[in-house]
Order: sequence, then structure tokens, then C-alpha cells
Amino acid sequence: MKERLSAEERRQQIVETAVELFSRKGFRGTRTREIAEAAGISEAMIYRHFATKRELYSAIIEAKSVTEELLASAATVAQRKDDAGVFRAVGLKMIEQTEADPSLMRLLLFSALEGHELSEIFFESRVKRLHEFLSNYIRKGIREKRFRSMDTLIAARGFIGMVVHYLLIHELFGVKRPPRSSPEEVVEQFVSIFLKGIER
Amino acid sequence: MKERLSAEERRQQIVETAVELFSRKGFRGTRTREIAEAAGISEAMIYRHFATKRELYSAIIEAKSVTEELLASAATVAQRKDDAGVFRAVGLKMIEQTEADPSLMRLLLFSALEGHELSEIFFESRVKRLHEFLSNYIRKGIREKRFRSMDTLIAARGFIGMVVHYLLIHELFGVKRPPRSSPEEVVEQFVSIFLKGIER
DNA sequence: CGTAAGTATGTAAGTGCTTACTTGCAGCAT
DNA sequence: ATGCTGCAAGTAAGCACTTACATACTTACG
Repeated sequence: MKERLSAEERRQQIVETAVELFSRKGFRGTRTREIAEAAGISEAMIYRHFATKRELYSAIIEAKSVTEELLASAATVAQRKDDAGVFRAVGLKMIEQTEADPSLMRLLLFSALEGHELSEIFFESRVKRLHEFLSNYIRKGIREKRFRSMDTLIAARGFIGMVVHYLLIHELFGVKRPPRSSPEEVVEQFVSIFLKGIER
Repeated sequence: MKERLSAEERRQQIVETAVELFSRKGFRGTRTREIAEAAGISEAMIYRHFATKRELYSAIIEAKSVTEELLASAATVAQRKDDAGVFRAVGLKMIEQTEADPSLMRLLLFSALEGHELSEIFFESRVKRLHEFLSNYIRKGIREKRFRSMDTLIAARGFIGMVVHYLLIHELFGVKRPPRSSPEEVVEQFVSIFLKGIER
């Protein structure tokens, strides 16, 4: 007994199923037939909702490009002028979100490597804004004499880099973390090194 | 007038041609026919030298897994006990090598994302050894009371992360660097932040 | 040395399977 | 009864890999 969904629901369901597959196998590595099977429908249904495979992929990237609460929550902490708290919050949120759903990071990398036209939008919405947020935070700290003078964008990217690299080697290359290093401890150490490094 | 090469030369030429294509388009995205055309030969020649497309890919990964002079040159500097010099050398070498030939980084990412069986060997030979080298260097610095106590592997990965992230956003996502930030200046700032961050 | 036999490099033209996408038709909701 | 969601069964193009045959180079023997 098959379920009959409304067009909108079905479209949504196809997108969700396809995210999973594209993120695991890339655009070229994913078959429209697999998507249909995984969604429990026929291929023709995919093509009723999306003109081409590429259009489905683009719909996914656009859907995933909406910026979420990461920046909002960091901004809240930022008002308290608690430097360690801000960097800790950003680092932990990044790790939590990626570990809860690694498909985003994989899609971002796949789309960049495969040269998808929307890759840039994707990157800007997910990464660039984070760089800019931290860069602005550091700039303010410099003005308030807590941090020494430096290129704030490079510094911000440095901190993000530590966290991203951690995620890369764990989520992508399958490096196991040593028993004594929970995400919290790792982030704590990154924050400690970074903050001490930029303070006056 | 076609050139007739020895088996060894031809094999080498196929590998070199294929590296370029696989690194740009991934394993699944590269057609054996394209490789043949780019090498100026027929597909059948590829299959005389390699039983399958996958075998050609594996040959490339194995060839690219040989560790190069990065560690050697860093080890030389390391003997001088010049902390900034060591991290600067590692960071600059990484950037120089990747900018001179981005195919390695792309192959590494593609093979991990696409789940190639040799991806792990690739990662260990190119990344893990670097982590361990810096980790050992930091551990020595801690013993000699120049650095404060910490998890040396996490710290090492933090520094590498800054540099890798820089390479990712420039080589993969096409972020242009601001006019005032040459690789030298960027590395210098990373080294400055990181060293100040781990010193006593 | 000269040349024929043997061997390696090379190609053109497939083969059969997979794949993105289509068509024609059926049944359900309003 | 019309317009929707849905499917089975295509179709044409693309793909990794093969086959049958040609052409250059090497070697051995009269």
C-alpha cells in the first residue's frame, strides 16, 4: 500500500533523500534510480518535480545555503564580551552541527571539487559569513586593546581552520580521536592557544 | 606521424596525463576516453598498461604517496632550535608545494570523499606524518620548558589546520587573497599567533 | 650483414551494460 | 470529469572494457 503525498511533501521528501546520497557519493556518483529507490518511488516522479538531475542538486544546495543559528548564538555570547566564550561557542557549534549531520560538509567539498556553479554561493553562506563574524569580533577586541594589532580576517580564518581541520580529519579521513580528547577538550585547547596568541 | 614510446615511457605518460584529469574531475568524473585523448593514444593502450580504470587510479595514488622533502627540510631547520623557523618552514613549504601543484590536495580530497580504498594510505603518508613531526617537535619544546604543557597532537593539528584551511579556501573555493597578504605574510601571522599561544 | 621470424607498440571499431531522461496510461481526489 | 499523483516500460546516449588486426622494432641465423 503506497502512500500518496501532496506535490510539496513529495518534493521535500525527494530532496531529503537525495541530500543523503549526493553527500555520500557526489553528484556524478549518485544515480537517479538510487534516489528513486531510496525514496520508494519511480524515477519518473523525480522528473515530475525536477527537470534534470542537476536541477535537483541545485535545489539541495540552495536549501542548504540558508544560514542557521550558528551565527545567532555566537552573536548572543559575543555581547557579553567573553572572548573565550565566543570562540568556544563557535568552535563547539561547528563540531556539533557537523557531527550531527556531516552531509553538509561533504556536499560543500563535493560541489567545490566537482565545480558546481552554486558552490560559491554555498561557500559564501556557510563559511564566508563565519569568517566575517569572527573577523569583526577580533577587530573590536583590537580597538578595545584586548588584542594586539593584526590582520583580523587572516586571524579569524586561522581559528576556523583549526576547527575545520579537526572536522576534516575526523569526518572525512576517519581519524579516531584519542580517548582523552572530547570535542569540548579539543575546542578548549584551540581557544586557549588562539586567544593567548592574539592577546596583547 | 605518431611517436612510438617504450612501455615504461608510455605508462609514465598515461599516469601523468591521468593525474591531471582525476584531480580535476575525480575518479567517477573522468572518462577513460578523455585520458586516452589527452595522452594522444587510443583507449586500448590504457588497457594494455592497466587492467582497469581503478588500477590506473591506484597506481597514481601510490605514486603520489611517496613522501617528499617537506619533512626533511623541516627537520633540518628543527635542529637549530628556532621555533618560529620550524613552523614557518613547514607552513611555507605546504603552501609552495600546493600552489605549484594543486592536484595532490584535490586527489586527496576526492579519494576520501569517493571512498577509495587507498585513501587512507594516501592520508597517512601525506598528512599524518606531518602531524607527528610537529607533535614531536612541540613535545620536545615542552620538555625544554619553552612551551606550556598541552596535548601536542591536537596543538600540531591546530597549526596544520590554519595552513590547510588557507589552502582550501584559496585553491578549492577560489577566494582571492587581499593584495597585502602574500603567503609569507599569512604564514608569518599564523606562526606568530600559534607560537605566542603555546609559549609559557 | 641481410632478411625473415618474432615480439612489442599501436589502432579502429566494436560489445554489452548502465544511465539520464521520456512516454503512455492508470487511479485517486475534489 | 478533470487534473493531480503515480508507475512500468521504454529510449538514446554514454560508459568501461575487448577484439582483430596493423605497423614498427629486435633478434637470430644463413
